[in-house]
Amino acid sequence: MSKVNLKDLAKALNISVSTVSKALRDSHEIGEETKKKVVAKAQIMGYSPNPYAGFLRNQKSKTIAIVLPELTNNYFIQAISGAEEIAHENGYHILIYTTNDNKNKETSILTHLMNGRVDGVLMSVSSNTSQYEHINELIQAGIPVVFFDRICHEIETAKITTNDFASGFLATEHLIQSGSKKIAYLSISEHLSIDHKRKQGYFEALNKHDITMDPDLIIQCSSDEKQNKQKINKLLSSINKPDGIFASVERLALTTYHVCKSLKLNIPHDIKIISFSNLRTADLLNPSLTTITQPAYEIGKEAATILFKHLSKRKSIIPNENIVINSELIVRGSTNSKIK
Amino acid sequence: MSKVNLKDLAKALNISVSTVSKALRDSHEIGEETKKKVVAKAQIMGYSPNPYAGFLRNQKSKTIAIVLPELTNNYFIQAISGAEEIAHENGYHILIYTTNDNKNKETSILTHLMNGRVDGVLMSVSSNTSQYEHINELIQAGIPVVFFDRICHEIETAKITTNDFASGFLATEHLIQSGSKKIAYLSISEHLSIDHKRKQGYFEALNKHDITMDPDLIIQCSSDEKQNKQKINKLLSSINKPDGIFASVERLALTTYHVCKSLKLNIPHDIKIISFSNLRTADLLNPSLTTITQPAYEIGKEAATILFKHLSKRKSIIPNENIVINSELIVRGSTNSKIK
DNA sequence: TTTTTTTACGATATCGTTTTCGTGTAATTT
DNA sequence: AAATTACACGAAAACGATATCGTAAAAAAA
Repeated sequence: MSKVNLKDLAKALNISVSTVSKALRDSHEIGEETKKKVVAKAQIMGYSPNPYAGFLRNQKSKTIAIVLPELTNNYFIQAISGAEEIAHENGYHILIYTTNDNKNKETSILTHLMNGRVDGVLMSVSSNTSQYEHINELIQAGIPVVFFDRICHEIETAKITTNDFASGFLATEHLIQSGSKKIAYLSISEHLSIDHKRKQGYFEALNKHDITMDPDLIIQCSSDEKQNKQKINKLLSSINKPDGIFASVERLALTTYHVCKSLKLNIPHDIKIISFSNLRTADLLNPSLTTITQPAYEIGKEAATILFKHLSKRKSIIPNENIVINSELIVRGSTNSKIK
Repeated sequence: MSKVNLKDLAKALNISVSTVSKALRDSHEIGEETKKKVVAKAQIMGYSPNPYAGFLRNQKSKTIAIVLPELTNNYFIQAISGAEEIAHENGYHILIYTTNDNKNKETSILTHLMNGRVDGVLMSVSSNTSQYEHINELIQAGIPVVFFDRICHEIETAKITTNDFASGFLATEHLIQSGSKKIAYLSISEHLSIDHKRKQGYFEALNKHDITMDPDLIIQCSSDEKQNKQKINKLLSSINKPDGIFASVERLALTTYHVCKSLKLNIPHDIKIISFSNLRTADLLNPSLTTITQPAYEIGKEAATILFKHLSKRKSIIPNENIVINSELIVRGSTNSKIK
C-alpha cells in the first residue's frame, strides 16, 4: 500500500523513470496520451512523491519554522494561526519551536535550522536576547528571517509590529483621562524593542499631561511569574501605590488582577488597569479588562505573506522593511466603572 | 559560510567522504586521531549535515506532525507544549496542522503526510469525522498515529484521554449538589467519543439522583459559534429554562456567559455553570468559572512519549492502549455563590 | 616464515527525485 | 529526395549522507 515510487510506476507502465517524472509534472516534452496514462496509473497505485528526495534535489523544503518564546500566549497563537492559513494556501508546512524565552535555547534552535531544514523563519525573539549573532548567521546561511512583534532592529529584514509607541501613548492617556494620576508601567523586558516603544509612548503621554515620571513606577518584570507577582504585590502594597497600571503584556495584567484580588483592591475604583492583550475572555473578567488589542492574526498572515513572497522569488535576502498594523483600544470595566 | 558538505570536508582533509562520515558518527572503524582531525575541521568549517539527505537514506525524518481541529484552544495549546517538550528532548521536530474541524481538510492533510514526511502523528480528530478510512490508510502506510482527547475508538492504537465519563458524572453531580434541578448539557458534537462519554456521565448522575432526563436540555452545538449562541439564547430564554449548565467544552461555557450577560441572568443565582476547561483566567471571570480541568500538558507529554517509544523501536504498529489521566474538579463562583 | 586476524580506511551503491542532454522517429522544409 | 526541425522519450548525473563491501597494511597467531 505504501512506498510506491517513480521506479515502481515506471516498471508498471513499461516506460522510463524520467518520463514518469516529467509526465507527473506536466512537462511539455511528454505526449498527452502518455501523461494521461501515467497520471491514471499513479492514481491507482497511490503514488505520492517522497518529499525528501525532492528537497534534496531542489534544495527547497517548502517548510518554514516559527520560533517563539512560548506557546501559551494568546497573541502568539493567533499569529501562528494567521501564518498557518497563509502557509496552507501556499503549500508550505510549519515547524514550531519554542525558546522558553531562553537565549541559549534560541541559539540552539537557530543553529539546527541553518542546515537547510527550512526555507525561511518567522520569529519573535526571546526577551533576554541582546546579541543577535546567531540570527545573523542564520540569515548569512541563506535562510531568510521575518520578525514579528518582538523584532530585532539591528538586523536588516522585514519586521511586522503594531504601532507600539502610539498605542503606549494612547493607553497611558486613556488612564489619565479616566482619572489616574499615578500610573505605573509594567515592563516585560528592557531588551525588547516593543517594550521600549510602549514605554516611550507612556513617557510621552505623561509628559503631555505634565505628570512627572517616577522611576519607582517602572516595574521591571521578567518571565519569572513568581518574582513578577512579588514585585507587583510590593508596588500595590506601598503607601504611595499607583492608581493606574499599564501592563505591557497580558500576562502582567492577569498577575495584577490576582494581586488586586488578594489585596482586596477594587478595580477600577482603587486602581485602573489597561493592558496590551489578545485575551478572548477580556470582556468576561471581573471587571472586564480594557485592552490594547493587536491584530495578531493579521500580523501572522502578513509576516508569512512577506516571507513567501521572497521565497517564491528565490531571493534569500529580504530588504529592510517596517510594517505596522495598528492596534485597537477597547475600553472596558477596568478603566471605566460604568462598564461591568 | 553556508553549504559545506561532506565532500568539501573530505577534500579539505584529503581523505574520503566515507571516512569523514564515519568519523563524525564516531564509528569504531575510524582511528582516534583521524576522528579528532575530522571533528575539529568540521567545527572550523561550520559543517552541518543536510537533514534531507539523511532522511532520504534512512527513511526517517525525526519529525512528527500534530494534527488538531484548531489552535485557538487552551487545551490544545497546552497539549502541544507538553508534546513539544518531549519532542525537543528526543531530538524530534514538530509540524503543526489544523483541520478547522473540517473532515475534508483533515483528509487532505493526512494524505499529504502519507509519503513519509513525518515518522508519526499525534492527533485529535475533527468533530464531524465519523468515517476513519483516511486515518487507517495513514497507519497502513506505516505512519503510526497516537490519539489524544478527541480519539477514535475504531482504530487500534494508543489513545490518551481524561476520565471523561467519571468527570461528566462528577460535574453533573456537583451541579445537583449545588442545588440545580434542571441541568442542560451542551454537546460539542455527537460524533465525538469524549462528548459521548461526558454525556453518559451526565445521564448517570441524573439517574443516580432520580432526575428524569429531558431531551430538550441536550443542546447539540457545533463549531459554528453564531448558531451555538442562538441555541443557547433560545434555551435560556424559554420559560422552562434550566438552572444548571454543563458545558462539554470551554468555548460553549464562554458563549453561555455572554448569553447570560445579555439576558441579565445572574450566575450562579439564576443559573449555575460548570465546564470542561483549561482557561488560565477561569478564576478571574465574573463570576469565576467552576471547571473540570484536564492535565492537558501531561496528556501532550504522554502522547508524545508513547509515540517516540514506538518510533525508537522501529515498530510502526502501536498496540491498542487506553491511557487515562484524570481531570480535576475546581469549584469556583459559577456554582457557588460564596466564591467570587 | 607463513597464515590469519585486526585495524583503518576508500570505493561505491543507494535513498527517490529532478533535470540536462542525447537520440531515434516522424514531420516539415528545401 | 535530401536536409532540417520538432517531437517524445530514455540514459544518466546530480542532490548529500550512509552503509556495505573490499582491501591494503599492520599485528597476531600458527
